[in-house]
Amino acid sequence: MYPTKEETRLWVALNLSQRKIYREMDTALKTEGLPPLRWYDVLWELERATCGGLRPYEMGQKLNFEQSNLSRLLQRLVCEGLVEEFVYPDDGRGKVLQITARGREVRKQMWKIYGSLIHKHISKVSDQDDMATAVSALNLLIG
Amino acid sequence: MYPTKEETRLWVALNLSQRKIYREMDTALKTEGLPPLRWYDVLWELERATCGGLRPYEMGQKLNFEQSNLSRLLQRLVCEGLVEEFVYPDDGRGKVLQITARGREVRKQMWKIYGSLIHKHISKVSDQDDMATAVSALNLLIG
DNA sequence: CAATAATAGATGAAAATGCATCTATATAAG
DNA sequence: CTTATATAGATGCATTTTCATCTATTATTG
Repeated sequence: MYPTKEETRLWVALNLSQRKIYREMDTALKTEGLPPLRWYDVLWELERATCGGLRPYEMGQKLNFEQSNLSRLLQRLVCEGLVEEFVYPDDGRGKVLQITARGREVRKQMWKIYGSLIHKHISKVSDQDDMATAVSALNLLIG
Repeated sequence: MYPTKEETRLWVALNLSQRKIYREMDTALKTEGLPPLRWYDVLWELERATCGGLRPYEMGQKLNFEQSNLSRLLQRLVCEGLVEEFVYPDDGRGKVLQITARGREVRKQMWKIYGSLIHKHISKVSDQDDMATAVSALNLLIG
């Protein structure tokens, strides 16, 4: 029923480290006049998506987005010309998203900051075995 | 400059796992008519704090809170009678926070849900050595 | 086929968050 | 001592997030 001390320690560390790093990243992006970090995930998913693009609900599942939140975020992305929406012929309720050339460009700009901050923080875990262990431990939690 | 693949994998897993679990916890608390998870951290810090209580800015540092955000969160906690504010004699700018009896009670209620969800998720990392490794890896990131 | 339930997505209203700025007190420097 | 600077905390305003609900379409079931 209740967690062990060590389980709690892992959760607390997970929570604090994520929040701390995320906040710093988000602030850095804003300082550089770039969009918030949340946008990156969307752009990156779309850039990776195979030809056909992605449906909003798929994106939501992948990224753990609140539906209404994602809906409005997409409006902003479309508004900025970073993403385009297309009708999805096979399902009249839905639509398909694709990243634009400008979207790719912005994502690349963001990566300069984002990527370097990932390295700055995560490289503190210098032992490669520990890194691999941590990765697989955390991946168990996502499942 | 840029992160290695493995560094990126760790950050992505950290991010996704935290978000997913946190959201589920927060939703569960609301469903039970309890306050949001963010309140828990504040109450717990105050409950652990030695006799004198805690200053808001100390809390902010510990929990990585935006100052204005914490300020308003404290207003809500005081308003609900979970936290009390006292003048801090040694510094006319500041104040000291203390948890109330009701605050302790609410924290305990929240722990029933929160604790069981920590266990539910984190126990997926069943290997104790991996757990310990993950904890110390993540703690490197907080420092 | 008709009726019911489920799903994709949008939206109004309320709450939370972040940013910039403001006040008041404390500390440092001339 | 006086002025400049830093810190604790509050607050107005804009943006973001959530919650509940709504519409439209698809899937299911009798």
